[in-house]
Amino acid sequence: MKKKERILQAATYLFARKGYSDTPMHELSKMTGTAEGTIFYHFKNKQGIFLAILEDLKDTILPEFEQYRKVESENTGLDMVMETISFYLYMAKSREDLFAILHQRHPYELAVSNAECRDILEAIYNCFIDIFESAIVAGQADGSIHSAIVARKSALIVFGMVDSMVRFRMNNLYDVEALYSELIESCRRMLQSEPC
Amino acid sequence: MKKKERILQAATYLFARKGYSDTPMHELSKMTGTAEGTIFYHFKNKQGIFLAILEDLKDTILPEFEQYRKVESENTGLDMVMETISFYLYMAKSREDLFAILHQRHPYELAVSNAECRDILEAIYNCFIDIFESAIVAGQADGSIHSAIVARKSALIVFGMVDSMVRFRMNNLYDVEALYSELIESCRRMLQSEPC
DNA sequence: ATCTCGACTGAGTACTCAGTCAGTTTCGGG
DNA sequence: CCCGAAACTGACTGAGTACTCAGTCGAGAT
Repeated sequence: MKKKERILQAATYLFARKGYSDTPMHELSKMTGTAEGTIFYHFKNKQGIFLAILEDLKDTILPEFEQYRKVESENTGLDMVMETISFYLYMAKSREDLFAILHQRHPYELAVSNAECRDILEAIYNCFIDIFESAIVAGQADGSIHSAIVARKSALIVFGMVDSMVRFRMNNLYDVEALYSELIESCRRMLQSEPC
Repeated sequence: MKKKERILQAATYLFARKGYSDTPMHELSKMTGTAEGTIFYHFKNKQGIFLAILEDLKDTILPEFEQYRKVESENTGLDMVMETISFYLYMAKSREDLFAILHQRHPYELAVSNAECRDILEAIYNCFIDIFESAIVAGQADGSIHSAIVARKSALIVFGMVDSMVRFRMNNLYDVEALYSELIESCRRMLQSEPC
């Protein structure tokens, strides 16, 4: 089962950098040192490789997020949101390829016709949003976060805010590191309960 | 000059929906009712069409944003930011195809090697960010926006926040309309000056 | 020693693609 | 009406594409 893993790893690398359609199979075989036939011995077709990557993505990233979630923080809900932002940005950097794939059109297009793909994407996004949401709910309970906001919706907005930083970095648009502290402070002002 | 325009329009439609690599020329010719040769009579190659779309995008969207900017608002800077968010979301909806192209990997990849592409993207993003920035600066001057924030950085964050809503809609992830009022309020809390 | 079987190979297949080109049509000015 | 140029055509090319398949290989079971 060595070559199968190598193929999956190389495919993740290439799909992330060049996109699905712009990655020919022969490049995949060249990179892994396997014959093209071997790839089709392990996977039904090119799309099968992509689905395997998504499954792998779900099976490696989600447990890490769940693990993170279990580490009970003694901080306020507000601070938990900030920590989650840091953790998300950290993960997006260390698992660069996987997040790059999530920022391409291909998975979402595939999701329209492929239920498995749709389910995986849903699981991934739910995991992301749920963590932010539960931190916000905790914050509303402990008084650190404004009570008037709708937790789920604000979770989506915070997630979008952070994820757009990932997009900025991916497309070489802006220096995200330089924005980090402003991002954290913006988010804090956005969520914190009225100071008066 | 009728067919050239038709080709450009169809290419914008197809590139936005299927992506650059997944749009074959014969589909472009079928859609416009022109021979494939005609396309290459008007454009040097496929990439030439893409660059023409980007130029067109710059020449149609930026003037609309500049026009919007000139309409002097009598509101506070903070309200101007909110209006700009609405305007951006409105534009992203009415010019769906053009914004879809900006949310694909292709232009950014091309920008690495093609200076013209790089310049166009820079002009577009600068325009977006500048509008937010000047509204924030105005808000800091009139006291409606917190004085401690860095206008440019916050402009980037607000832009990222709004643009991520566009991404949500494009990828069928979440219902952006339902998030609108929460987005506006979040942004207001994020920017407004201390109530005390 | 022989058989079995899963992993692997790479030349081959049928097809698609961007781009070309020799030729035809359209059109405006003389 | 004619002429030249511009616009347009679609059959064609050759490079590439995903995928196939007949067959090799080596390790373990009989």
